[in-house]
Amino acid sequence: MATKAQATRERILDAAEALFAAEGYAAVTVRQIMKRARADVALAYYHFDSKRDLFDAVLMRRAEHLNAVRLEALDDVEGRHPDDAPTVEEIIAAFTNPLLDLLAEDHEAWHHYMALIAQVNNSPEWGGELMTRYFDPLVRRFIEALRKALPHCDEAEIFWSYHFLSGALTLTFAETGRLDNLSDGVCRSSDMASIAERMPAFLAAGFERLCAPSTKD
Amino acid sequence: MATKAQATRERILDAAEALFAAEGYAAVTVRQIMKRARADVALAYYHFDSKRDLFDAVLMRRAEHLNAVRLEALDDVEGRHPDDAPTVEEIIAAFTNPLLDLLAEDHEAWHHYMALIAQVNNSPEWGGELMTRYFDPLVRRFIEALRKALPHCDEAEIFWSYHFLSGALTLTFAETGRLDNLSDGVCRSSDMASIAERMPAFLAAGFERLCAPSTKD
DNA sequence: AGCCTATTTCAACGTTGGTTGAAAGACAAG
DNA sequence: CTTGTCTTTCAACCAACGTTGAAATAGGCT
Repeated sequence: MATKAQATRERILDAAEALFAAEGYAAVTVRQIMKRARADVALAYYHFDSKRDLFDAVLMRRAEHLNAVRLEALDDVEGRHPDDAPTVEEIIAAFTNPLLDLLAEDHEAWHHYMALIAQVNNSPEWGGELMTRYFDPLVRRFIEALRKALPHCDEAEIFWSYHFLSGALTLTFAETGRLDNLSDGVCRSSDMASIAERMPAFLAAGFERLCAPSTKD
Repeated sequence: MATKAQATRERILDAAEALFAAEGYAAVTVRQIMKRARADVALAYYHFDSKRDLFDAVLMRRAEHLNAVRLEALDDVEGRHPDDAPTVEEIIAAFTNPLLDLLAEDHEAWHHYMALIAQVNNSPEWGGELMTRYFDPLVRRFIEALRKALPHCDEAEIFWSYHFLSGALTLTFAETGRLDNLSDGVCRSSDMASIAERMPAFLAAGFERLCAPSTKD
């Protein structure tokens, strides 16, 4: 019965996730985390080896699940196209929809997680290494699907396009409040339906223009 | 001749900018900054009132210049279209080209600055407030230009599209190394010519698709 | 020269950071 | 009940944090 201790472990992860997402790794104190988790400070070092390891565990926990559901969505959309390739927009939707579903199920948890991912992705210190470690296999699979949907496209165009996608996606799901301020309430960062309607279309148009330029056949 | 002290002040700002950009506000120590600036710790509190004020000064210093050159570029492109409106791609290029020019002039400085901006923009704690404080007037002007170029477009589509642009742009100029890792060297984050060729086109396509959907007139 | 202000140095303050060792409690197995 | 293992608490260490006051220096002005 590892249940009781397992629950503590999860409470620590939840608290750490929320605080890291809100203020960033360095700004958050182990003592803050354990206060929020309603547990003794030393327990952090019993369940995890260090603050840094706790951070990695927070990242890992949901990355596995997210990668799994995204992979499933991608397989799904490819399964629906046995002969031809799916459209770019369908592929991108297979990347974003699983996330939108998770946010609909448990907004609090996944919102914190995505806010954290946005900070990691945009950090020079961590962006290169951590994002690669946790998301590379799925992203490569995703890029391969895009390559099939855009057979005349250079490698470089796909990678650059994916990079633009990655920036747009991470900022959007971070829900920083910037959009809300800028639009004076016309748009709300937390409005997932608006994202679902717009983001895949916006990004697909970018891919298609970059990969079918007038200077190429 | 305030030159000598002014030079110290600038060295502090440079050091702070580089370190904040690399590791984030909270991870950086005033002592680290002053060591890099080759000055005594206490000088930080003579030239600035607190660590937080120093951070604000770092952000402010280049924001003013960047806003100025971007405004000039926007005026320029609008001046070249006395009757019709500029294209969306031209407007976006007026937003990105000044930055590319500054990076070409002094890559080190502006690279650090943009890496810092990327972190701020993606932080829930700061993203809403600080980005608004430093960049709102210009961004609103820029959005107004886009509105003219897309007269049939809803407000919401423009704000969402700008938000996607903002995410793509900040991640791209942050040069985190993610793209380099992912593409196995096919693309380099530091390749500004590649950005100039691709980013405005990619983003303009997104705006145009979102703002001219088949479901509207 | 001496004076005045702007700048820089030095040494320290109190607090809080991550982390740890040893002891206490919980609880199943024998 | 006793033993042993997993979990939790308690108290503390020491290094490093942001910040400050007072003393030293520098450099133009009279």
